[in-house]
Amino acid sequence: MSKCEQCIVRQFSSLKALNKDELLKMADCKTSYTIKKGEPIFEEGDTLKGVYCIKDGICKLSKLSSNGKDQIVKLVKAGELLGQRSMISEEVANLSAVALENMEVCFIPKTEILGFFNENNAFSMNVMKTICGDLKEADDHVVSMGQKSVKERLAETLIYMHQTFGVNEDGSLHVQLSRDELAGMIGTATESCIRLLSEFNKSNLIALDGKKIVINDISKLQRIAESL
Amino acid sequence: MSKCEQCIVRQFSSLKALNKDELLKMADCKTSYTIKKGEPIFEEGDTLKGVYCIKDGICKLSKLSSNGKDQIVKLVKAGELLGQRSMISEEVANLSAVALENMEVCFIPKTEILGFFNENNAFSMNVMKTICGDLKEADDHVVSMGQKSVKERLAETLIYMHQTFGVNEDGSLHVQLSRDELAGMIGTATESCIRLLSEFNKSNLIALDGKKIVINDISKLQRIAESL
DNA sequence: CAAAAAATATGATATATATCATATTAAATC
DNA sequence: GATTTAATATGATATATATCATATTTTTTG
Repeated sequence: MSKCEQCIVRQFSSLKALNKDELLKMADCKTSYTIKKGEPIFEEGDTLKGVYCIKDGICKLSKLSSNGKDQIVKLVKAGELLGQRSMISEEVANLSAVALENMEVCFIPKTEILGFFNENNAFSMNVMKTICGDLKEADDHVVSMGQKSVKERLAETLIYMHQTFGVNEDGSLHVQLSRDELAGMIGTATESCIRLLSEFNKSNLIALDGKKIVINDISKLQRIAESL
Repeated sequence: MSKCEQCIVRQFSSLKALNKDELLKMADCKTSYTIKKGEPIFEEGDTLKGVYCIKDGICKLSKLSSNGKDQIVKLVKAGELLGQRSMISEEVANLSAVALENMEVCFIPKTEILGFFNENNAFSMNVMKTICGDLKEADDHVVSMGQKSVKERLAETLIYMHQTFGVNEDGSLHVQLSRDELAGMIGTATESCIRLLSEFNKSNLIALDGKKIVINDISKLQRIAESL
C-alpha cells in the first residue's frame, strides 16, 4: 500500500497541508480502487461516508433535471477531491460523479477527514478556499447560462476544456465527451450541439475527427464566447 | 450603539455561534449605516475589507456579463451576511450587491471576523456550512438555467421569491423587482419576461397590479416550473 | 402641475433553438 | 466478420425567444 506522500492528490489538493503523521494515518485507512469509464463514483442522493481522491482520470459531475436530461455542472481531474461539500453540509450528494475515462481513486472515511479538519487549521482553510473557488465558478457559470447564446456557450466550453485539461500529442482536446455529453454541458439539444460543431468546423475554428476535437483558432473562439 | 446581542443577523447567520464577549468586541468595531434603494453596498471587483451584516432590507447580487447585461445571481435578505466568500478566498468581490429597498447594514472589519474564525470553531463551521449551502444552490441554479425554458424559469423564480421572501398583507410578493430585474434573474429579454407575466396573468396563475405580483395558483406554477 | 424621462406593454418580425425524421457512420455484440 | 445497436450527422419544420417598433402608463424632474 502506498503512503500517500508522493500522491498527485496530495500535491494539488487541500491535502498538501497534511504532515507526515497525518499522511501515514490516512494511508492506513484509505481504500484504493479503479473505476471504469462510464461507471459512477457516487450518485446524487447517495449518502457519502467520506471523500474521494482522484489519483487518475477525469469525471463529470452532473444532475438530473426534471425534464429528464442530465446537466453536467463541472468536470474534475486527477489531483482533486470529491464529496467535500456533502461532508461539511452533512447532506446527501447533490451531484452524480461518473467516470469519463478509467479512473484510480482512493476513498478516505469521513471521520478521518473531519479529524484533520479539527486539528489542522491549514487543511481546513484549504478545504474552505477550494469550496469558495467552486462557488465563484458556479456563480460565473450561472451568468454564462443566463446571458450567453448556445453558440457562445459552446465556444466557452471548448476553451474551458482546452485550458483546464489540455491536449493530446496530436493536439486534440484531452477530455473526450460524446456529443450528447457536450450538449449536456452547454445546456442544449444534442442536434444543436452537433450542428454548431459542424459550423465551427466549416469555418476552421476547430477540426473534427470522430470524437476528437482540435482547436485551431482559440482567439476567435474567445471572441465568439465573449459576444464580440 | 447597540450590542449586536439582539440583532436579527445574530439570530439567523453564522454569528449565532459567537459568545457574549465576542459580541461585545464586535459591537465595538462595527460601523452601521443605511443604504438607499438602488445604491450599491459593494461592486464586483471591489476589495472588501470585511463583511456586511444585513439588519434590514433586501439586496440583489449580480454580475455584468460580456453582453453588457446584468445577471442577478441571488437575492439576500435581512439576517444574512455578505462578503464571506471574498474574505476567505482573499479575492475581490465577484458579484455586486445593490439594495432593492432601503437597507440597514453593519460593516465588520475582516480582522475581527478572521479572529473569531480562528478561535471559535462553531463559528467557522457555520460560515463553512453557509458557503456549502450557497454552492449547492448555485449548482442547482446552473441546472435550471441549462435545462429549463424561460417560462419554466419564470415560474420557478416567482415561487422562489414567494417562498423565500414571503408576501405583504395584500398577498403580493414582498420583493418587488422591475420587469428588467426580473428578466435579469431568469436570464431573458425584458420584453419576453413581460409577455410571459401577461400570459400567466391571463391564465389566472398570477395577478398583476403595477409592480405588485400576487401568486394565485402556486401548485400550477410549480407544475410549469417542473416541466410537467 | 407640466414636461420629460423611464418603465411597462403589445404587435410585427427575425432569429435561434428544439424537435422530428432519416441517413450515415462507428461501436458493440453475437 | 456479420448483425445489431448506438452515435453522429444533416435536412425539414415547429416553436421559443430576441429584436425592433411603437403605444401607453408610470415615475421623475423642473
